[in-house]
Amino acid sequence: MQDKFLKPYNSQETESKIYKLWEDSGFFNPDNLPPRHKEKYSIMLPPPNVTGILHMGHALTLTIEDIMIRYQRMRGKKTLWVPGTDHAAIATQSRVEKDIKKKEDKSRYDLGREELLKRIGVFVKQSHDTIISQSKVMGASLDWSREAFTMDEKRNLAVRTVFKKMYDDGLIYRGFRIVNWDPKGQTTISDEEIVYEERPAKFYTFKYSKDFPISISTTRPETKVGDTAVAVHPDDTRYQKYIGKEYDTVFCGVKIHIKIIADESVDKEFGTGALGVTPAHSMIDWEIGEKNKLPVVQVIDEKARMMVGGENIFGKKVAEAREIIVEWLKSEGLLEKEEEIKQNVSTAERTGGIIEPLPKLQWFVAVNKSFNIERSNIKGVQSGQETTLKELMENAVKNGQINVIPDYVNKTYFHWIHTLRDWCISRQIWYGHRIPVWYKDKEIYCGIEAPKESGWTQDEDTLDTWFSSGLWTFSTLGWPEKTKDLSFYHPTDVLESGYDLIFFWIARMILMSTYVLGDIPFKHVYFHGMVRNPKGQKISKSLGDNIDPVDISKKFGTDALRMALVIGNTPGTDTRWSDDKVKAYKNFANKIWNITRFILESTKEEKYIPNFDNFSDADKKLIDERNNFVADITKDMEEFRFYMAGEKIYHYAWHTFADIILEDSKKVFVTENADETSKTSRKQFLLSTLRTILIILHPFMPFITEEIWQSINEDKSILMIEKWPI
RNA sequence: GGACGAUUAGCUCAGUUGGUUAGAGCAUACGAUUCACAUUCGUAAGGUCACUGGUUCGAAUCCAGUAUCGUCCACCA
Repeated sequence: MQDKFLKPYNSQETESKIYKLWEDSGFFNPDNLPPRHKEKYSIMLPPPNVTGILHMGHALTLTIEDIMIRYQRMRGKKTLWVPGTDHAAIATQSRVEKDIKKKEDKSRYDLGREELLKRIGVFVKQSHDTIISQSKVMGASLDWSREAFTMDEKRNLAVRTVFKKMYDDGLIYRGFRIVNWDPKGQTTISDEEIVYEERPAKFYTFKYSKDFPISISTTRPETKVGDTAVAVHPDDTRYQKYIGKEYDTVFCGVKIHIKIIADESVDKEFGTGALGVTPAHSMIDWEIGEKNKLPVVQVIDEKARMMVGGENIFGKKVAEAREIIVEWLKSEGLLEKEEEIKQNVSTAERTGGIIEPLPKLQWFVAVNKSFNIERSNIKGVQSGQETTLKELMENAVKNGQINVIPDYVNKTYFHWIHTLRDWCISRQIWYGHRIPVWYKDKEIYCGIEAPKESGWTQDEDTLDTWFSSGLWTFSTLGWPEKTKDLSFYHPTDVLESGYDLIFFWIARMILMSTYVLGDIPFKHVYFHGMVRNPKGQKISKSLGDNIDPVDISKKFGTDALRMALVIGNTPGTDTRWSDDKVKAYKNFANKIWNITRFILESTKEEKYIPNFDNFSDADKKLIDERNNFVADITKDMEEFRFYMAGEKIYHYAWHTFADIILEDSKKVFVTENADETSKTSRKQFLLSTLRTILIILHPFMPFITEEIWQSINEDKSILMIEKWPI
């Protein structure tokens, strides 16, 4: 027996050494696996944003996926797990901009496009390296030889190719429409990037002028200088006589022309039952305006300042203009009511800026537009059939081709698809994939490469970061090239992530894969719960309760950390972080260590005999129990119940094997009248059961199990690719 | 406003889809132990499975309703 077993298990000394052993073996790369690994099994790691360091959520993803991969590898699958990072356009750029603002008091416009991108490049490199080393600490058996980045050359080619294809199919269009404008980040954002904050607000009721017949209500009087209509419900008897009439009036010094229109969407009961329509600055008003062909008058600019009116309001920020206009309403005697209400304010997820809806010329993906799909493996959609992106997204899940765990989440998914609007994909930031469109006079050219002749200027905008993330399952495998990897490993087997990414990412991957390849991107979606702080709150930078997985690993060992993350974490349900839990699993690691020590001490010269069959009746019974136990664990693993398998292994190893069987063995070994046959039988049973425990525990606690395996086996076998029992 | 989820031991959570006496970890109490264990082992205490009704031979589990908490979506202007 080696001396190290005389001391408690030391994770720090072990882990980096073992990780190196695995890396050197080459078995992270499926190409190097022995011939018994035939059937493919693939997972694409959700690429972490290159905005900083990994947190517990990433640690959890790495753990669960590593468990899946290690299990399948031991079962004989040819396992591919691809790592990568996401350029996270807005998140990364705003992060770097903030740093520069703080340190040098300069804006991106002071630096210019080229210089800013250079600075971002440096930041991204650092962030990337940190992320990689953290992932290795977690024990992740990722194939580093296939690492990808959402903005490297291959992925950029994939992005341009898809853009062109969608453009040619008429699914990407450029349109003048109302968009979510973030005045702080100076860019548009998608509907999904909005977060709502509840704030108190005032709800004002007033008339535009003394001679105007109808009162209206709003929380934003400053936008009313851009009104072009008042809408009432067609059945509203109070206002029917005005429908169709037009009025010229002056509102706070600004001439406005108002048409009274009838629209079903107006709620008779709300406010005065009459709605001042501002097509340029409200999503709903824009839609009413489109239906009724109303003129669009923009009164607020990109910096959220007033762009009309006299000195009193011109150039003022919207909040200031609001107060000034309310004062004006009061002084004119036009204000009829002022109520305190709660309002949901839309803010930009990344910058916190208050969203200003603005009409702008932008690029969109049309989700409801029909096109002919060339080739389809999607159930319910035939090759050559006319379909829409929405239909593809719906069918892939509806017909069970993609299995969602937990299954109730697909209700949320369908609901989201149902309300989905065209996706605004152009961003006015500099870090990201440049839109592959060029302009020359009134001509437009969309291509994978720039046009050869001179005189063309490329579109200034970049793409929503999720456009490239949406291609992740196949862009990582080399698409648009027809690679062997692509045909062998796609569709992938599992997509595992937090449920917060369902719309941003999961849905977009389904959209892209079904559209581009006519195939699903993955067979199963596994949503883990979010890791929360001990009080059950979301862990956030603002609370300052970030926990670095690397610190925990140093203190308790990665194996303990992994167990603490997985056990008790059921799909879709959040879990609370607690150091006590990790401590308990650190003790468990030590227990496994001591079990080994005891067995080595009590078997001594007895060597493990692989196909030993001269077991005593008592041991035969224990073997039956053990086999049942392993079968049970295997079933749990197959059915994605890792949280349960982990706990059962813990329980079997500690409270059945150690507490009962090892205690009982002491009697067997000590009793003088016990015959040699039953002693040998018991020794062989202990040696083989230790091996079994190491194997099935390996996906969960890879380091300590491999370390022990290396110590008890004289052949140079590696536990990571050992055969799973059964 | 809509959808979804949760409610089980002091705390954090399981309960594999209807089947004996409802489980684990941590915490608690008592005892043992230097004989593998920077301890560990044993024993105990602790539950009206949110509430009300229903289906069933049988319900923590299925159905209907109520309450509380949480998440997501919509955004009433």
